[in-house]
Amino acid sequence: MSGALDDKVILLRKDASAGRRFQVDYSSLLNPAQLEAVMHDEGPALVVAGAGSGKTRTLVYRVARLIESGVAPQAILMLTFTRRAAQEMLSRVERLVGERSRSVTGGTFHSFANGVLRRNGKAMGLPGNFTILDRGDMEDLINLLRGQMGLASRERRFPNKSTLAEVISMARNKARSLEQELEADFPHLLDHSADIALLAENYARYKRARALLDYDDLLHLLAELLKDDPAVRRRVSDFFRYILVDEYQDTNPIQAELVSLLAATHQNVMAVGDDGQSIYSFRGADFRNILEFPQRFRGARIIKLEENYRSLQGILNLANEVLASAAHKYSKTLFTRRSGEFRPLLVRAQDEHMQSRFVAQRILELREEGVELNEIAVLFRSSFHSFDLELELQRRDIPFVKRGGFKFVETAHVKDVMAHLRVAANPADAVSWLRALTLIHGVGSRKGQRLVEALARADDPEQSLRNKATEVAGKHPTAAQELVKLGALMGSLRRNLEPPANQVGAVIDYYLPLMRDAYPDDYPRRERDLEHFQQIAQRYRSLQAMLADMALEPPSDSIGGVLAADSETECLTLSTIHSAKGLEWKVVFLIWAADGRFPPPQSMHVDELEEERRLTYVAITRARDELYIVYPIYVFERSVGYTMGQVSRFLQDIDPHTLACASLQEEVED
DNA sequence: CTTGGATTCATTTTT
DNA sequence: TGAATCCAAG
Repeated sequence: MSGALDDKVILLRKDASAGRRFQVDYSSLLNPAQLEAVMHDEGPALVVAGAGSGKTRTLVYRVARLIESGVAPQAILMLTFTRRAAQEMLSRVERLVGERSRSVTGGTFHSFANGVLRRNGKAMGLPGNFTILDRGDMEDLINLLRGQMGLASRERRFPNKSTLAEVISMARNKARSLEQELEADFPHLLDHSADIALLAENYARYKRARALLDYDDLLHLLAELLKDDPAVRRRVSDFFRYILVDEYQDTNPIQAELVSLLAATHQNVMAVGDDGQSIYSFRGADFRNILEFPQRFRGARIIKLEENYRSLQGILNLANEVLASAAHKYSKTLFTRRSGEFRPLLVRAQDEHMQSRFVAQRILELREEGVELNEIAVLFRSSFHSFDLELELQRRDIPFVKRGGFKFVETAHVKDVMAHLRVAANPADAVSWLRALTLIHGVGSRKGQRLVEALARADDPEQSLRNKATEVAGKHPTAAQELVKLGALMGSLRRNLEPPANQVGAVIDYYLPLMRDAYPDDYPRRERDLEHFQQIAQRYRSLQAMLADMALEPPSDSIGGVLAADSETECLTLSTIHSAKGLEWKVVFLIWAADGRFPPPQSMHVDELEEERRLTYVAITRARDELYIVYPIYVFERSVGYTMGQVSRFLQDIDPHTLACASLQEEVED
């Protein structure tokens, strides 16, 4: 300001103009490793990013940088774990470079596959109105076929639908034959292998005939399309010149193959991941994908992000120690420059209820200290672990949302409504027809199945239903009436002029009386869910898009809690560790850190234990400032009664300098 | 054939 | 505790 008379020399930097090439000053906003990733141009790259190391930030800046460098936004494809993650990234990119970024394509592998197949599936005989089967639908269909094939009533018990779905799906996700899959993971079912193979064949044929795709089909058919049709492959690959894959450690072999196919013409793949956070092997994910990335993509550049911007060192020390004994290859040690002291606290409670009371009490204290509820989360291994806590929170009027676990689209009444909508969108969808029909009193599985056969062939479902109604009118007048009503509903839905919310409304009007009949005890609660469903429907302009989303990206709120998920009310978060992936909070509680709950009894084998260890690591690294780990000593087991519980094996021998211990005591009145 | 009651069963994580 | 399966009555 002053000193105008000083004869001061101002240095002109050599690179001034080069530095101004970008609006965003990347070099001052990023650390060297992040900058390297952001400035990486062509060719494959693997970013190994520890928890909280600014992974998302790096991806966001790289997308911004590409756009600023003149890459067309629509040439960028971001494959992330959830569509929410993709959207969050895009909105952050938008803040940097403006709305150009909106035409970036992003989503899960499944939703991306859905889009490509809807547009390009015709060539391989796949109609554009195919229906996506979620796991429940898959099981229903398998069960139907299992019954038809006479496998259900055998002397030797044939595996149930969920086991069968598991075997069939796993084999496909891991790109193995059924036989190999059975040998590897289900040796006790090998006796049934011929029948299972037959069932799997029937299942595949049935789906093909009715334009039904399960989750695995989405990926497989896309891979098939890209492999078998060089023209499509070239077109798609040329179109998406830059591919970014988030959470690469959680991809399965098919997804890794898809990435290769998509990058066929240019090899411009940046994969980001953390082998220490691979927690989805039960879904076929294989963390060897990330270890083998350099072999799959020759000449891949490897960049490691080790500096942590999230957690206090005390929390990182515990995370490092938990992971230290894991067998993983890209070893890294998290460190931070954040100042502040905190030592994670291990709290021993007498029983589950004391655990809940401690958590609730500490949360209230935190609120007194000025910590918002939004900044606090309670994590647990399995969804049901929070039941007791939920009651305690309700009692104390602490609002919360629960993520993970049983979702509201999985409830019977929502599925019922969806079945009607799906039939309207794809009349060949026999699974949904059957569901809708058997809701009618007087129509069971037999009549239903016969009707379904007729309906799948008929051009005019309304007419067929009316015919059937006159047929049964003598014996079942009420059933006949219902069939006519259902026909009328279908007629109006298929004329398809209404926005989805109205169509949902029409189905609900038809369905409510049936539901009241079926659930006399708790139909009011279910009615509220359906209202919520109708609200969700208002976000969509096409029924097709809504139905695809319900299978691929269902609304994340679980049932039971407050349904106002998007409302502004401040809320505590309860979440499974899996659903907490990629998120962070100021204060984190981990409950049920007891051996036998975490890790659960069915995950006591070596490989699974490794994954449970990584899961512990993920849980710990969600916390920024404070971390409380709680476990009860007396655990009630249905079969044995109360037993003595021990702290989770992953936390057993931790140095007390890293993890402080405390136990709870009742206040004594004097 | 359908339905509803009785009995048995096994209880993780999710696109 | 709730869901899946079995069984017998209508």
